[in-house]
Amino acid sequence: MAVRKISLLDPIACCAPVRADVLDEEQAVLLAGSFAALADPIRLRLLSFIAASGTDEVCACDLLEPSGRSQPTVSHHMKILVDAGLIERDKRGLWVWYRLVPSRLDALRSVLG
Amino acid sequence: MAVRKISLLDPIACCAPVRADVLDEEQAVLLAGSFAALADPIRLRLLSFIAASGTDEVCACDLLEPSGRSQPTVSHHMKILVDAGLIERDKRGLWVWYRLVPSRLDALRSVLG
DNA sequence: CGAATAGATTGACAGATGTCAATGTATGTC
DNA sequence: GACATACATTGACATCTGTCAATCTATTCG
Repeated sequence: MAVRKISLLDPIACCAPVRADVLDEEQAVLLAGSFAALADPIRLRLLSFIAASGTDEVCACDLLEPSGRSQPTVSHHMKILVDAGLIERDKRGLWVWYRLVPSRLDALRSVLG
Repeated sequence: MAVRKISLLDPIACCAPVRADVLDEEQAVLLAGSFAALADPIRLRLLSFIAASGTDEVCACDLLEPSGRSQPTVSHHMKILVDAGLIERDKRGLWVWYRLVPSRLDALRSVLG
């Protein structure tokens, strides 16, 4: 019997809806990590800023002012969102561009179903 | 223009989907609080244990063993879930019974849409 | 090359969080 | 009333998290 491969890059695809089955310890840890990425007001606002921008990508340089935090702090939060798989990072030249990963939000959403 | 009333007892109903509009600070704080309740493996497992129990209510006394934590720790986590509105608490006699609040999970889910 | 710029990393610190032993409180039983 | 039981609260502790100033790294442009 093949052991289900669970990648840190794919933390959500592992889990059936929370309401259907009792989560095992490993699933719970992965899911909790994903929700933790959403458990900060700054990160939620960064996320929704990108989502609502109307453009596919947003430059890191445009995230400082609306977030009201220092450059290192924003960088820190963006890293957490990227590590959680909710956002993709693309460096081109001096600039860094961020893009939503809609499938991840969908996946998390379905876990809540 | 009427100011939108946002109750701490109703932390989720406030917010349009994260992807549609930029969250304002207050909405972001409320939402982050709700996700924080889900950002712990023990709490996720407690939640899914109740959801998957097949019964409407689960006695607090039945949560100790599957969670593997001490009684005060479980009590602490359940309080966080209740405060977040995800679970309802009902004390009858010596026992405490917990019930899911499905509409809350649905609401959080829709915020992710 | 050297200077300038965008962003990441480091280090330090305060405050939040998870944990349990000990204790408190409410309810039921004798 | 005295005792037992189920759960909550308190206090203490270690760990995690958000924050920023200072610094580092990578890239571009003269």
